Amino acid sequence: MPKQTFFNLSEEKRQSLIAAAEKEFSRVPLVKASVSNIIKMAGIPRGSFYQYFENIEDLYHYLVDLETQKRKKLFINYLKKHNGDIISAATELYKNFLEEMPDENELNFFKFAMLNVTHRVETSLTNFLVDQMDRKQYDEIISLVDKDLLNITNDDEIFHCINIVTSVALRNFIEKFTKELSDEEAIKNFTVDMNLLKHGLYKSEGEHV
Amino acid sequence: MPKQTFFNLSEEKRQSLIAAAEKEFSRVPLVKASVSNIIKMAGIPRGSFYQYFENIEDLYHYLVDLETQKRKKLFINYLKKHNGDIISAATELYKNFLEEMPDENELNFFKFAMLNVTHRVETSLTNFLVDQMDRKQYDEIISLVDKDLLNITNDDEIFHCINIVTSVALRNFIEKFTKELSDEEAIKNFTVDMNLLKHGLYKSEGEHV
DNA sequence: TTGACAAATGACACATTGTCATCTAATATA
DNA sequence: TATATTAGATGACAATGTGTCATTTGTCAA
Repeated sequence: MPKQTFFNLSEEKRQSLIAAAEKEFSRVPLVKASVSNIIKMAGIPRGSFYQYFENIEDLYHYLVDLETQKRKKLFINYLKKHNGDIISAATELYKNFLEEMPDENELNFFKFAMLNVTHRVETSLTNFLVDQMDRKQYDEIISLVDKDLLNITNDDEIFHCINIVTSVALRNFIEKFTKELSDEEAIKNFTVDMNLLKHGLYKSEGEHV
Repeated sequence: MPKQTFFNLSEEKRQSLIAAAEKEFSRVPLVKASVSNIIKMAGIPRGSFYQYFENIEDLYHYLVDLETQKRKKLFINYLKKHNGDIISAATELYKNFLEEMPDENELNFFKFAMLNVTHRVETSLTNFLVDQMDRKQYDEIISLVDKDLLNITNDDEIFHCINIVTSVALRNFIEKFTKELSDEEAIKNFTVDMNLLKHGLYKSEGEHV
């Protein structure tokens, strides 16, 4: 997390720093991003940067978290809309993710986050729902999920389901970027995966040949 | 890939370089690893390093690939042993992975690979089966998989199944390290996930309440 | 013996990071 | 008003690292 001094900054200065950082992280993946570039763009002295953040990763993860928050809210909305059907909600979120990307910069930001998934980003993205910090939202989701739909024997397995869906979704998303799939292809692949998850990779006893 | 010069080296020199590199990559994650340390340990001049490798990532991915090859062979063996049952094979591989780690160094090497999954490592690990480069093994796997077991409508979906299993497996593995789970807990979680994948996250029509 | 070429070598230019001593400004206190 | 206190701003700097390149070394064929 950024230090308090960052939040004490004027809205204007803070936004200009964020803008500079987003630009840098859209230019290159985190590993190649440099503090020097960001402060040059933002026009602040080097010392100040370290007054606000531990280091460049601190800033990066702050930005990723901001984005993650947005998606989390969206997902909760979709879960309501689809009456607790997590796969329907995940599918709509995925489509929204793909279609709602107008800004070249923002796209690159996500692209690099995907291509260079460090652990903290990864958990932030795949655990974006199962996050102990946030008990309220956690409980909200539990209450929203339609358990009758799921093939589970206890509440604990709800989280297994959510984790499976999110890790497969993340994988699809990464693949879209690395294989440069069109949105149509990406959604087609995603749908196949989701159906396999829904009905099982294995035939049930009855239909077994 | 390392340059030809690396492969022209004497077995002894090559092994000492690999040993030094493994030590460095077990000490810290790739981002923090330094060429300077490796050459100091291996006792080779700086210029030589760049004679052998493009850069430090080149070396790192070479080592990861070496490890991946080992697992790929193991998986194929397990697939045979379990008569084409991919989930049984994946489960045994996972257990083997967890149990067969005697060396502290090797463990850390994997740990960092997991915690700091850059795209190339990630695809190398999750796509370790579906890898266009290697048509022979690719075909071998197709012929090994018991399609009657799977809930698929065409051959293409075999790869969807494999990808789903591997990405959920990878996720489990990462979680074991980040949450410092015991092997028992890890395997328990893994088994729950695999059962959900097998029989489906959703109840089938028949059993729906 | 010599020429040619692959490989080895390490000094070097350049870039980047995080720190720290010092300065500035704003606010509290007497 | 004068002074003290404290948060924050600043940029020079030491430390470290990277990749390159001109030069040297070694090997092998003619």
